[in-house]
Amino acid sequence: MNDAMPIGTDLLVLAGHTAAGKPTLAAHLAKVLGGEIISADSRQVYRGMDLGTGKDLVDYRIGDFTVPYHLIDILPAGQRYSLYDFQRDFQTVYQDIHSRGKLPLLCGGTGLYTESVLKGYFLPDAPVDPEFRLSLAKQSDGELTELLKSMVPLHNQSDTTDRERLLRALEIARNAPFREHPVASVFPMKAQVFILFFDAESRRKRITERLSQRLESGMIEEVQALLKTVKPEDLMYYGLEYKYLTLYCIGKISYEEMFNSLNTAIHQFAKRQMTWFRGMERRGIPVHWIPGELPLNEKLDLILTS
RNA sequence: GGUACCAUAGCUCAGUUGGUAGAGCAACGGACUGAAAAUCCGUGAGUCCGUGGUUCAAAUCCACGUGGUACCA
Repeated sequence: MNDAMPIGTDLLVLAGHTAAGKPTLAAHLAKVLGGEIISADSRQVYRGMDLGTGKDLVDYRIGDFTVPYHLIDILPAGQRYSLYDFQRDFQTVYQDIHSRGKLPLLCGGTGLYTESVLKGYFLPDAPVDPEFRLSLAKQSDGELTELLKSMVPLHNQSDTTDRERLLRALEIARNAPFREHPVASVFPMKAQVFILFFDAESRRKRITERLSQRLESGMIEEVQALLKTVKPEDLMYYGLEYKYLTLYCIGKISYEEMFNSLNTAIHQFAKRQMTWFRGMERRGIPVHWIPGELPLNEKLDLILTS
């Protein structure tokens, strides 16, 4: 491990909004520090979802050196992946990297995933339980919501928007009290957190330009190929690019509508990411902010001397 | 050139018989523990095209001007 990082740092985190240039910076950091990248991206886990997720694997190649990366391309498109899966996979990979004497570098734009690691969220194992679900079958959504409220504090509305989520939330809630700590937890670790960002105006400009580029580079063809094996509704479930490009591919919206709506949706997403990262800092996680306009070597210096 | 219609928030438009304005979208801020690229909450903003006139009072009625749209020559 490199002496530039403070003694005891066992995880380096690089977060930031979409289109901020995380992969390039992460790759150079990993090369300099002898590190390996762990992706914190809820969509790049899927194979075949590349342009749409901004999966720029070429950025992980610097000259003839390829930075090792993890939690990318681990599932076929169409499957489900969740916070729980991520946290479990992260722990496995993290320990593996450490056992080989390398520095893990968590890099990605999914704020919830990143924070679940930094805060060491306690996520008990909660398998789907058909018997338990059957026992709730006669109760209304309203009754189930009340039941859930009596078991755990509600985080927001999202657990109660539909029955499927309600049942799942109840299943999880009833497992929570029985386990004090997750088994073989790697938390808490000593992490250094860096967030790469641009001001709102250039952020939007970069997103729009990148969208045009990706459309020209075959993003539509990527979605068409995915639609051969994945149902439209399952692909749209992934949101953003996959939602709007699917709607375009199945003829529900025009090209212009697709471009404009998607562009706006990505802008809004990037804004939400920034809200999350600011909140993360407010919630007590020390953050170093890295302005995106800086040249690469200055960004590296800034991080390596922090 | 003539006739008709239109001109209100960044955009698309509402605005009853005259009482100094409002929705949706966008923008901005926030929340967030098993879908998180999801889901949800909140906020601001307008010389109501211009100038005159009628009136206690005009986005609203009248005249003229400007710009746009459609049709007729």
